[in-house]
Amino acid sequence: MALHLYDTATRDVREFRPARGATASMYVCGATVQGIPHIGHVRGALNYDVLRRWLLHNGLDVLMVRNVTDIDDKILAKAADAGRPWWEWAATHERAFEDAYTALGCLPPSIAPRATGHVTQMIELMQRLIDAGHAYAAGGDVYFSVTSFDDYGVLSGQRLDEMQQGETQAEGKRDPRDFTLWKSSKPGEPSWPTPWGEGRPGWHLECSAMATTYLGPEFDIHGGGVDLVFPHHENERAQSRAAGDGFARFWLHNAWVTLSGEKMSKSLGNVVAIPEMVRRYRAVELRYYLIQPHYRSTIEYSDAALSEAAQGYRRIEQFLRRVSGASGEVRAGKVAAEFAAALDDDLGTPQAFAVLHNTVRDGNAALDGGDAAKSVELAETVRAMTEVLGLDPLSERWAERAGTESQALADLVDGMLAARQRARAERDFATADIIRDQLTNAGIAVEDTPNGPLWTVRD
RNA sequence: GGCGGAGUGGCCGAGUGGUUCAGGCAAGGGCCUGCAAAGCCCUGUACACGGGUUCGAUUCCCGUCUCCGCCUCCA
Repeated sequence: MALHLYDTATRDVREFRPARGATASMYVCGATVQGIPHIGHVRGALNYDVLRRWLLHNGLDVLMVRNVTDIDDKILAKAADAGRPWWEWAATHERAFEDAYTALGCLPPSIAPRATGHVTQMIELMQRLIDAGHAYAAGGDVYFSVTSFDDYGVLSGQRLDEMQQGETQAEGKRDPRDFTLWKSSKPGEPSWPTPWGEGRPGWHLECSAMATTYLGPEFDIHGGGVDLVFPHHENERAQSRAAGDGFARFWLHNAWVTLSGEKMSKSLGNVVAIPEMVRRYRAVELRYYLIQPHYRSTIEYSDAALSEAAQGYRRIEQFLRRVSGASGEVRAGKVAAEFAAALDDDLGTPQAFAVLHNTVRDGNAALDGGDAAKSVELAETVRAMTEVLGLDPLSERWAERAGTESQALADLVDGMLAARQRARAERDFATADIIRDQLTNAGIAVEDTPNGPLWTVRD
């Protein structure tokens, strides 16, 4: 089965075929860099990272654009409150997002364009829309005329006549539901020159301009959080298609991370910030937790659920360690067919994880049964699958080989374990247990295996 | 008011018109172990509520209740 994806615009699951042969193009709505990233922000990025890895795994070249909205009302307001330049405020938080994505193992995008760097392209797009009669300038602002575009509302399933009041009323608007492409600047605000006056970008315009700049007038996938369906994506789609571009062929939307049943947002104060999470948990375990549920299902965040997920991850990690401890290096093999089928079915990560765990169980059983060859084969499959999910415990990214970081620690522990083995051989279990307790107290877990003791650093 | 999502076993979280089960975590029993740990095996008999369709529904239809999101900035 080939990859099938759910498209918000058509509300069905369709086969995905890249428009341009072996290259898939993705545009993902990144952050408005006004604050510190929380796990909700990162969840979406992780979902699209898994999709990207799956496309790569299937031999496609993937062009991925993840934008940075570095100018908007909130950035200006917050920077002003903090008494800092708006551009510094934006740059600071852009780095915080970048760090969060990296910490959780997201592959870097092909490019992360900033809105402020693409004003030229925005002006061009506005001009095309005005020329085509879909937009108009009024008092330095530029608006998109929603009634001029028949398809308006198709993406979000809204009917124009049922829509409640649109953006804030402005005098120049011909219809209250028209949305702003460009807003004139007030004195003291940052601004850029345009044929219609000094001003700054409206929110929606940048994505259309940047997506088509880098990916062309038509591209494969446009992703973002469900809250962006309306108005953001509806408006993007309207302005681009009205301008004559094909724009996104598939619209993907990831669900929320909620806390106590509510959407996570700064105004509610129920935010779980990434920098703190990464201090408290292993990033790979947080990643595991966030990508296991289906991307269109809401995750109700809880510490308990995260801890459970961490246990699940450690089971996989442990298996790979057991096999490499017994048989040496484990390479990445081929993913299981059922795993591929699961991901091909609209990125069915829950089923994919089930396959992963079943493979781990079989591999453990093979190991227990003395079938080393089979255990290695299954471990190689496990590695391949975890690699697609960005969770490979043996990858350079996530491997926690204390020995490579500290030869001194490794020598010390190995020495103690050798002493313990001698004590055990002499059936001096009291001494053996004292040594093990010492290690345990130092945060080092010891496991005896037929091939000798294995140790790992906990926490 | 309009549009959309969700209610599954102790917990997380999939899925399907029908005897065989998602998967994980936790629990109990067993095997293994000097003891542990890890691992393996076994156990739990779930699908919000009320109707209907059906030989048979958790899965389809209708209704009810509850929760959540979007319609204003938002991942």
